[in-house]
Amino acid sequence: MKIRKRSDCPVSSTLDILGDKWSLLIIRDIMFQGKNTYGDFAQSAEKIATNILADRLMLLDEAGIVEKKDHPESKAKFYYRLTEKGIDLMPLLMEVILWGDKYMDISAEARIFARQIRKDKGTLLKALSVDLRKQTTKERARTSLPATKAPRTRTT
Amino acid sequence: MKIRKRSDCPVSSTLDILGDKWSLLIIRDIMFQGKNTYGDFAQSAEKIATNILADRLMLLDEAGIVEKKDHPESKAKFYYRLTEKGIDLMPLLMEVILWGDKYMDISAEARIFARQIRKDKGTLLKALSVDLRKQTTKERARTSLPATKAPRTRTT
DNA sequence: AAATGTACTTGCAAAATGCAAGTGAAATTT
DNA sequence: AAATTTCACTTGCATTTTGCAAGTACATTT
Repeated sequence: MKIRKRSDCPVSSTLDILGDKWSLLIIRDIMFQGKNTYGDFAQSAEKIATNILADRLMLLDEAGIVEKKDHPESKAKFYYRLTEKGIDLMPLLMEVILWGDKYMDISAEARIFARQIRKDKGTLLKALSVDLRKQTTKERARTSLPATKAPRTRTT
Repeated sequence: MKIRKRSDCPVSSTLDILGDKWSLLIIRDIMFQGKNTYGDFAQSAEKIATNILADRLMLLDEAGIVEKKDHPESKAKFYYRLTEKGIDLMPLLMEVILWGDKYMDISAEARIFARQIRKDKGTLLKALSVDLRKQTTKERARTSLPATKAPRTRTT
């Protein structure tokens, strides 16, 4: 599985990696949905085929956008997280959400999240970025957001 | 050629239309390169296959992102331009360029353009948008930009 | 120890992409 | 005005990617 670079244009080069229907959805899941495992991604509404999911996770890992770690709570799972390179895709994803909010038929939840982005993109960006950089699951009691599912935090 | 909506998520819905390796390159060509015809697009560095080009132009037209008009100077050509919906993709494209600039190996020209975006995104956005809204070729003596090729303007 | 959960892998059909050549109308050259 | 070239596609076919269903292997739960 090799990626060929079509030109030295930044748009083209970025699309060489992210220009498909699935990669950005995995990134969205980690970035905004608090998802971190293969099973989490497989369960998303878009129903990605498992072979494609495995392939994209490998490609995103190779591209240095996600990294695969041992799961902190179970040896049966792996824990996928965004690298700094991955976290840096947040402004791009936010613009995708804003455009989608303006022109596509989307859920009420998503509209609320889009409104938050529109209201104060910088603050939201910073808050979410900080959160994504936290290493452990326990730490990640994340910023409360309408469209974001917080991973359950053990209070016991 | 039908597009199926995978979910009511704005990221997913946007990718249903733009999630491939070519669509955003056509938009880039119109938006930043002053290109407007099938022949222009076919000549870009990435060398899109002509059947894919025809297909994508059709899809982008159907999606209301580009519109196909008679060429103002030749009956042999058609003139493709961005609609407001297409022009609204500029912030997204700019973020793609910024991320590509940070992480990909790109041309010096492109780096200069990225620096302009980083320096004053809002102003650049406004200037380019105004320019893209101009109807005729003659009007479009566009804002001088390093990474942008201005269409030749008849001074005769 | 058997059943279930988790992360994949495999095989194959269907769809998308890529390449080369062809078509027809308009513009240009001779 | 006939021939050539330009332009915007279209067509046929090989290759690649995607999508679906089933299977595998290891870990955890019962």
